[in-house]
Amino acid sequence: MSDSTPKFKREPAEHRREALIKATLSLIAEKGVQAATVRAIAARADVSQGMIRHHFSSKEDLITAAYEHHMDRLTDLTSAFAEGDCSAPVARLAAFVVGSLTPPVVDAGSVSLWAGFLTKVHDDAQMRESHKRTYYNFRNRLEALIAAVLNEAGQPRSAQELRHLAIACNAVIDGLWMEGGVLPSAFAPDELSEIGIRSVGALLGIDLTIAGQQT
Amino acid sequence: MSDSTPKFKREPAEHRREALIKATLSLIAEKGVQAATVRAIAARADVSQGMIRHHFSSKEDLITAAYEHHMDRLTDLTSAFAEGDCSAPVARLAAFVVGSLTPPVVDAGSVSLWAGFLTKVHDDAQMRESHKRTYYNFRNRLEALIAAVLNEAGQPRSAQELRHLAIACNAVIDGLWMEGGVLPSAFAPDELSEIGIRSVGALLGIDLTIAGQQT
DNA sequence: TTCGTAATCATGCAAGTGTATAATTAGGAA
DNA sequence: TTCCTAATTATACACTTGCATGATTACGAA
Repeated sequence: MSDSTPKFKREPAEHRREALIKATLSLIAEKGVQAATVRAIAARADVSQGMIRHHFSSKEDLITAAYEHHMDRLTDLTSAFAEGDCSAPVARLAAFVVGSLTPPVVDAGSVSLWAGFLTKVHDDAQMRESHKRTYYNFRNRLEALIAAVLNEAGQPRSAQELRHLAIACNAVIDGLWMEGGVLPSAFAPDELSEIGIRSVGALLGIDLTIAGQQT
Repeated sequence: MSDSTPKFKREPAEHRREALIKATLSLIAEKGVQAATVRAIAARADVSQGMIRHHFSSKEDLITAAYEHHMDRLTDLTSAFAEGDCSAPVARLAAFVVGSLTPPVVDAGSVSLWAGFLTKVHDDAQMRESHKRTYYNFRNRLEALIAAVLNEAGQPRSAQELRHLAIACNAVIDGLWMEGGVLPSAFAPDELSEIGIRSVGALLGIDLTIAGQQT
């Protein structure tokens, strides 16, 4: 009995982990968290159920890993947006805001994915830690951009004022991002990023509209 | 066999519905959405499981009703906060903002309940309609307050500008509310409402801090 | 008082859940 | 080639889930 077709293929652990995470994310984005069962994930990744427990210590562990992957991808997307632009602080901040408020960052699947994870943040300690990490990561990048803009404008602020500004700007961006993802029909195209640019500018007392429009 | 102690009491349908909704909300607030099982809800409401299917067409129906109850309560709370105060537009807007960013509106359970529902907005039409309703309800109240403040200050705006300001202010408040509920430890007491007052003021170009501090 | 009926309860069921376990098997090392 | 090991699969188990069913029982109407 010469085996013509191998019944399965051995893959590097990293490939398998990645495939399982991708399957989890697409499943949650499409049908919500409750649809991300062990069997459904395994089926979508085209492997057996056992692989989940083999590559992750539990299903919760996989979900957490998927969350981190998703959030890191979001911050990477917006950061790349800001740094690909020119080096003027104002332009970089504007690009950061616009990047956060346009597709593919603003996306129905992304938001529902994020919301699904948010429910677990409440009672899962590991998840809460992960959320805290990504939140501070995003906010700190924003705070650095804000500090650069204000310094260049000759309006340096105290550490506490910077902190407050970063929290506020982060809040506007988050709020706009969320509603844009949940109720896309409620806003005209580019309306969100326009409001975002104008709002962050108003919060800082600096006009960002010129820098924002050139994109 | 004269029955000395009745084994149960007949209640008006409205009482039972309310009790089940309250039980559902408290359960979700404490232990998250996944803990709101038929059995757990019934136990907390001190009735048998059957009551849920008897008073609601399904468990999902109960959850939806609980969501609407919760969101209506939140908007009622903030509105009452604003209207209980004096009639000066600036003070009313400030009170509205502060009310949205302090307990009991800012609350871990509130946010996780809201997030749990957000996931359903994606594919459930009835839920999307419900979300749209509460979102516009809140934003329109905010827009009316903003218009009053700007008119009084002698700075009336166009309808589109008012719309944009309302969207932006709503976004800051939402963003702050959300993070305050999810990561309470990340903010000092009253820090959120302070940032909120200052931010909304900056967005409108009007100082609200005096009106906000008197509360 | 009697009685009907709708509210309430106790129990059971089928489907689905995450996890544990042992049998397979691919693929490199000897 | 042969063999060992770890990746992979297949299967089963204990438990939970929402829902259905039929038996009770409170309580107003007659």
